[in-house]
Amino acid sequence: MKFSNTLIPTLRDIPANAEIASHILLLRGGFIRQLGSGLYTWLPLGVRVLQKIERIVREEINKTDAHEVLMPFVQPGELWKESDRWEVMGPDLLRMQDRHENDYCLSPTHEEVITDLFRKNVKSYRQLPCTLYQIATKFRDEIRPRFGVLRSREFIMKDGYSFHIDEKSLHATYLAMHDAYSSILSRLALDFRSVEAHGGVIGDDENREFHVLADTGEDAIAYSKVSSYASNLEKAEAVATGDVATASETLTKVSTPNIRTINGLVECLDVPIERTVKTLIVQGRDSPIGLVLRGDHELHEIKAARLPNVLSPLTFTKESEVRHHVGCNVGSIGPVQLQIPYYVDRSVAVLSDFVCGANEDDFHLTGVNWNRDESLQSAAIQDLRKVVEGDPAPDGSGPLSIQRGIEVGHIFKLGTKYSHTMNATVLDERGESVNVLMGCYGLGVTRLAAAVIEQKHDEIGPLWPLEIAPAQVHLVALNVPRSSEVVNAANHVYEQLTTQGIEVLYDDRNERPGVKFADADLIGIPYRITIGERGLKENTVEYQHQRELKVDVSLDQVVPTLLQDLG
RNA sequence: CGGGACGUGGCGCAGUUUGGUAGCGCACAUGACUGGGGGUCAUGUGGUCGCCGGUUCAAAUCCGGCCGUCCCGACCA
Repeated sequence: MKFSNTLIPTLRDIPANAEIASHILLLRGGFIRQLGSGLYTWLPLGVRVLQKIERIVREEINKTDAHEVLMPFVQPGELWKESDRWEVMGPDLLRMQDRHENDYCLSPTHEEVITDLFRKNVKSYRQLPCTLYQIATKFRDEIRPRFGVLRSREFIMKDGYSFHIDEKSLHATYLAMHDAYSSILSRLALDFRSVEAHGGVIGDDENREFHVLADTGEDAIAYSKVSSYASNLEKAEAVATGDVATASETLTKVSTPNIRTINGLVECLDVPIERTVKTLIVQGRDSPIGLVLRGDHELHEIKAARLPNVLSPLTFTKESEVRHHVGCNVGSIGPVQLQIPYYVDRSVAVLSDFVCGANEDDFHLTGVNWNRDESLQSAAIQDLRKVVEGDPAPDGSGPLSIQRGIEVGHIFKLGTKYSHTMNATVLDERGESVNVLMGCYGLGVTRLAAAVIEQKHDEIGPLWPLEIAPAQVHLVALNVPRSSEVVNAANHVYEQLTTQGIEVLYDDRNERPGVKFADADLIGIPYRITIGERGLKENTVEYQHQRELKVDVSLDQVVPTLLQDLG
């Protein structure tokens, strides 16, 4: 590929609309251009990166005996009504009508179409298991597209779907996909974690998200450094370790005038925040419900909203109503003799000699102990809080670390969710009609391209891993066309490389060296060969690998050297 | 959708407060010089200032409406 006849519109300035590394560098390096909100054109270099990611995806997915199909992007609304998702999906689903005023939508995912394909064409358990996938364009009318191609509305995704006669078979494919995804992300040289997560609108059975660790990720991931435990923070279980210490203090009611916050309480009574307890009041089905947490912990609203009798979505009770039910202001509530039902976080349940509100304005209790001062039912002990850095991992492997991650993949066991609503059945070995079990497996291709840059870049440009770089080597000819020696040498190297099947971007433009170097940095191809008059006097060229290697190599040795390094 | 910001040649921006005939840098074209990290000089091309309406002798600037884009939140590959 010659630079002079392709389109690589690099940018000197940082585009005004771009904030994060991947967005800035994809724009500046001439990989993408924005068309509209959440809509991007992939330019020649960008397409090469995508194609290479797709090639890796195909290789690894094909190994699982999955087979590639290609389904329509525009889909009949009828199918979506059948699965009930015409309503459930909400405005994310871009709907439209054709000239006959029939409903259609742009596909955000393909469960309906694949299930329809399956039910019309597969009738016997003997044809199972069966896994089909595609690499195709999706459209989700995101509430807020952002970060360039990391959260765009139109994007390319690998989506796979498997069909099974029993759970054992489904589980085998689910594990195979887990392995395949791990292989793909490893080949992309990414630091990633497979994490526990919520299923969202697709299905809430067993599922696993794949996250590329990066500070710009939209999710927080809690993981163990020594085991494979990892969980999306929105799901991560908070556990409490240790037994309850024996009570050593006596229950005392102390005056705490005007103290309404935990920080104020800590200061006023000079107690460690870990020994303080706060009580939040939320709306319940029959009456308000108290949620008792340690002072330094944060309520996990999703967990709380799922508790029996708690209203979802979680709603805090108004202060005036709190006084009506509890008899004091929100800064003095505590579990001891609380007049409404309450739940206690696991970390609070193991506390002894703690401090909490006295359910009376301007008073708190110190030296509080469960069962001596207030009975604690085991059913009331629940996981209510967000995990924090250093919490014990639920698998007992040690402290948790928390990092942000970019969700690039998600695998689910769907069970019969779609086969039931859409009546996808096969005959089993007894001749009875049964709903098939399904799994689905998504992997964001365009998002991966951005995620790679988020993890692999420095101040001056992307550092593409060799397997997905837009080319393997960037050949820079300096001072063309003035120096015929340089032109001849560069042309010769270009031909040699091309003959060897090496992918090369050949900068044959009549540009100043500085321009060529700057562009090469912005493009980020891992190997670079620079040919200039200065080196040619000694019959050498410059050979470079990313930022860590830069040596002079003799002209006739440079191609063999590169071939050797490429393996 | 709630909160915030922005919209002026291809890109990045100034000008808007205080209305008066649209400017800078880069890019682009031509020429000269230069030639290993976005070089210099000269000449030149390119904008109905997001759109519609209003106020005014006069609107990029003031007023109203609309559209678009970005950032923070709820949602997701």
